[in-house]
Amino acid sequence: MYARIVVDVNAKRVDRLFDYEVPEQLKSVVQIGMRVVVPFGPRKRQGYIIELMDEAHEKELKSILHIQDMTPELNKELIALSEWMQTTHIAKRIAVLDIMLPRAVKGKYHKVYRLEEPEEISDELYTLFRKQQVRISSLSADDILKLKPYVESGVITEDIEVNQQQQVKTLKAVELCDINVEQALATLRSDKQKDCLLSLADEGRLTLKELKARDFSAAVVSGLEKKGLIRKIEIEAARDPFAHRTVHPDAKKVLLTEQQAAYNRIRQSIDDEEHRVFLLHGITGSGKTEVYLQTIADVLAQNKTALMLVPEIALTPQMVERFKARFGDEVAVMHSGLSIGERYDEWRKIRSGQARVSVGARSSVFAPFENLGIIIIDEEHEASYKQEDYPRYHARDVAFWRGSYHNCPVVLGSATPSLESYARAEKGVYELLTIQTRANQFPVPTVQVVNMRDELAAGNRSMFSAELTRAINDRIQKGEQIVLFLNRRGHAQFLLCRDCGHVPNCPNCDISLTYHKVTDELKCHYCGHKEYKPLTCPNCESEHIREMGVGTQKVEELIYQHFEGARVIRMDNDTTSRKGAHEQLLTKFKNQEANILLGTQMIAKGLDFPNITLVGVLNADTMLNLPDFRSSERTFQLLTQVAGRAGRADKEGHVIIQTYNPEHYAVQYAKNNDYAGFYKEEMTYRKIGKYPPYYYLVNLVFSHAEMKEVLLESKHIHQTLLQHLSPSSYVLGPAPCTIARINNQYRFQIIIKFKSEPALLEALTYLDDHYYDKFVKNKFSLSIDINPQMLM
DNA sequence: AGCACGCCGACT
DNA sequence: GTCGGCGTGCTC
Repeated sequence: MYARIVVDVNAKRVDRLFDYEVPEQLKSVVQIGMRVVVPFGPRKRQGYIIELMDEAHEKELKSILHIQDMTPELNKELIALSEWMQTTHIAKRIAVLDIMLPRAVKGKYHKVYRLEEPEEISDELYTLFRKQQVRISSLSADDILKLKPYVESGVITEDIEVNQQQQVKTLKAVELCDINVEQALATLRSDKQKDCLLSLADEGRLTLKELKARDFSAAVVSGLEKKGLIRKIEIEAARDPFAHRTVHPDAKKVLLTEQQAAYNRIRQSIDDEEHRVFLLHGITGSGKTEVYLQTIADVLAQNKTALMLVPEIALTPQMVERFKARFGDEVAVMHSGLSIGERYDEWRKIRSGQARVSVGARSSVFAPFENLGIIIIDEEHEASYKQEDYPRYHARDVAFWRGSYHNCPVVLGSATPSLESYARAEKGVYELLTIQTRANQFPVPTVQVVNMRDELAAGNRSMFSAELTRAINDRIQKGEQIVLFLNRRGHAQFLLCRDCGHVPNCPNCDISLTYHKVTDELKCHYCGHKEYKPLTCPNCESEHIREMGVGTQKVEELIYQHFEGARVIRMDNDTTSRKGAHEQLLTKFKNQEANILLGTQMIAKGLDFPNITLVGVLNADTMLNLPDFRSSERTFQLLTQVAGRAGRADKEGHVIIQTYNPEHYAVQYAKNNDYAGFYKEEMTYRKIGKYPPYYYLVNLVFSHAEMKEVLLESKHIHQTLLQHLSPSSYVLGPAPCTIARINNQYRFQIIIKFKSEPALLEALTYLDDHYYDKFVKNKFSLSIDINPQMLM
């Protein structure tokens, strides 16, 4: 018996299967998908069992040393999926397997088995658990076989070995000693101490943080402690990120006509066990989520499982709560905020069948479900479904593959579908389901476009038009809430000399440096270069060197200057990077602790607060002017989405969009909430420009420290592509990239445009293989992006 | 990717 | 002589 194994070495040269003998004692335990340790050349390496062969191998083989898992981490489906991704994404097999699995099962983490109920097992097995837990590498195959049933029944639990100090977080708290509260109160003279004691008597124990929040200072606490009435303790922080909230069960809602029609079609596909793709086009507030929830409920009733994808930023606690409320413990949640251990917990819940629904961001498309009944991708147009670094996969493509494997429907939902998806729906490749009525019956907000050129002409040089200023003041006065949107974080974009026009650039990259006020530094976001802000222009020594382009930080200052009574919560990458910060800020806003929410992209989704009556887009042009063929589409989507934040409750919503391009079609169609109109017009431009969905794209980027070298080599590759591809495809370039140099590497790109190109994968694979050695030797790098999200 | 092997130069 | 530079080639 031998095994075919992918070895965990991230190199093109060993990106293939290696055969190893399965030693006699492991024959009964090895399974496809298990991780094993094998001798590889002069050293030992981890590997994945891809196939098991019963017959003997023609050659003498090395043997597997030991196994790493008691149950396989990968199932047959994921193995087949990784093979498909390897060929279609020009990626190494091991790199694909790596992104599919949670980090806990990679490299430096060891699995351990802990004995939970010692009385349940025999003395012989008991001796294995020296320190209550045991690493799998120290177990013989025989032991593993004997222990396995106990793992399945829960007498022994599987976990990953972690540094205890790091993993178990403790909070400092206090609790009452065993005392008679009334007697104690009588001895106290300070009212603060009495109040504090009463609070503790009510709630049992409180953390120091909570006490501080209730205005009990450390002096009060230590006073009580000295009197021996309370004592300090340490409590373990919750591992379940949602453990502290009480979830109220959520009953299913009655569907309106259009929702019902959409539901019926999807339900049919579930019942037929037929892989179909649906595009659910429903305006904001049309109740798409309720359709998802009810189809998922049906899938569960048929004893199948459901996979739900949402963009990371939409994965808010409110969203998760809604799923938990409907499906309870059957829901696994996967997002970037989880620790390695938490993520592994969720993954195992799915693998063991304990959770039959998952809600998660991009990478959760690999959730190890058996028997999938439906896959849903909400906000399917979101760019975050495409992984922007290697291996560059799109969750939508993976979802289609899995849907076809499981014979189940894939539902793409959006208020503003991507042009690619809508075009496919029009062609009949996907089935289009439309919801045009708002389920909540809220009125559609009024949208007003303000021409900032007119403002400038009228002498208003500020960030706020007269109209927006009036509206903000009005809402502040009425005690209503405002959301302001700005697509740029930080303080200022760059420095500009008013006298000579000089802009300080990064010495290593062809990009202007960004100004950070906190440190008073200029930074490069691409290579990390930092320098102090110059006092005079480095070029002409003029003192008129100014900050240009305003970020959220700066706007926050401006708001306080301009508006009396403004209380701002700022949400951007800088204020939400801490775990849980996102949620905290939203809760604060919900509790009316502020009247203005100022933020970037991330506030465009999932906010659903009744008191928001005004939404302002400070500058709609920042994304409109990006040099990318999708910039109009992005602008339209974002404006539509931002506008949807207003007017959700009984109060009328108002949206003000400030722009220097008021006549731009993306702005106009967004204003009129006219998806069909936008689609039609944008499609004509895509057709003329030979862009998706009329053509497919591949973006090849080359880089090297010498410009000559890149140019020469990329010309060579251009020739190779012309030879391999059919004459109907276009091979454009090589041309310098938008950012022509990053970290002192010159960058050139070649763009392939094609409608149908049978030789594409073959040609790209050839490039990847054939040029590989040359690239390694010459320090050349080549990146291949199939169906890129951006061409920059 | 690593790691060994091997073939040349400059040292105690 | 032999220590160590890194070009070349292999990993079941």
